[in-house]
Amino acid sequence: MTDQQPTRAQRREATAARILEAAQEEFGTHGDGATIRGIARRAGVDPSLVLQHYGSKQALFALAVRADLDLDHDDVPRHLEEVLDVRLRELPAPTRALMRSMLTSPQATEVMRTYLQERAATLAATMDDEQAATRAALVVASIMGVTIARHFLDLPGLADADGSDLAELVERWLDLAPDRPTQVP
Amino acid sequence: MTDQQPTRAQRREATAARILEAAQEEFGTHGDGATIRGIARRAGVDPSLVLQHYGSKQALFALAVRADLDLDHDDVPRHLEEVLDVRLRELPAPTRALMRSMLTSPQATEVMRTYLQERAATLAATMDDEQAATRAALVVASIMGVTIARHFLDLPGLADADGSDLAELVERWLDLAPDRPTQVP
DNA sequence: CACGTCGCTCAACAGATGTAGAGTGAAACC
DNA sequence: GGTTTCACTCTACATCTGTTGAGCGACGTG
Repeated sequence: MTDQQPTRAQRREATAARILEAAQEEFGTHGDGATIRGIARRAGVDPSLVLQHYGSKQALFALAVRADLDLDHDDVPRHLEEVLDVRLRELPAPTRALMRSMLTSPQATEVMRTYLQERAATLAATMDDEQAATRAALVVASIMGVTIARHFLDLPGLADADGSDLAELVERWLDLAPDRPTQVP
Repeated sequence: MTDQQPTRAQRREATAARILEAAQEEFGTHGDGATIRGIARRAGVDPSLVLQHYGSKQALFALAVRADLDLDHDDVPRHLEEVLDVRLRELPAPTRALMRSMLTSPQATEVMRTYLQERAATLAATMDDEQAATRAALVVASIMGVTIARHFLDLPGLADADGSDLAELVERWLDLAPDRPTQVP
């Protein structure tokens, strides 16, 4: 409705977006082992066009992987909601791309570490424990583990669990740790 | 001392073992993207010999990845000890190979799921909760998450934490869940 | 309507990869 | 000691990869 006849630049931008989406999907499925040709095929485009738009596979990968982490969230419950994906049963493509590659691509590893680090830091700020940093890291690492088990391993008991039930359980469970008094001499 | 002069078959078996170790190391570093040539180089051997011994990359990968999971362990604390690696700072090579590849290789995914499933089942058997299955899955998934964060992401707060401190903290933390009364209407 | 711009495809290359088969030299055996 | 076995290496091949540069044809402009 804004433009009945899309201009040339608009078309170009549109295919660029289509390529990026295809890349996120492919990286989310095959990790960093995804191929330019596979991405091009999915986008319905010639492989060389992919590079004309994004320069190199590396650059495209970096873009696909950093895409949706810049949003800032502050509280754990919201993080839980996102990552445990209460309503949807599938993670957003960029997140899938990042997590799928985080063990095989140093680039993705770095992005993931930074992300978790930030999350842990904001979480630790809400604790006054001496071991706050470690405990916060424990929490975010656990959430990551549950996400992996649920969305990538299809672990029975998580994959088939109802999203809201799961979120409630996890939240209740994670809430416990901070309040528990140390029971060690 | 058993044999001062190793026989031909013994030598062959020895190089086979050396190749397998090299494979675990390579798969543990590069995931399923590791190459036959890389494995051969690490073993100090011709690439084609690798295939003469193990048939195909697939077969070798399967072997490298299944290697040390057949050991049966029964209790969570021992599992924790293993996986959080109290004394050592590095996971055993086969475990590294499995975890590194579990997000990019369907084969490794399957092995990991089965493994976690078994662990969760034996853990769930010790609970009498209605949500036992889900809670047990939650626990094993969390342990996996912590292991990944510690050994693959080098997440600060976990990677630099002392092993025994960490194990104690995790154990105490995980112990809480089962005993906690439901605080939801 | 003619022309130039440019989004896109075609064709090609150099390198790496898994894998197969021939060849080689030393160990095992008679 | 001569011959055979066999653990191992060499060479080769087909395929797939990322990446490049030339070319084409439709769109926008005069």
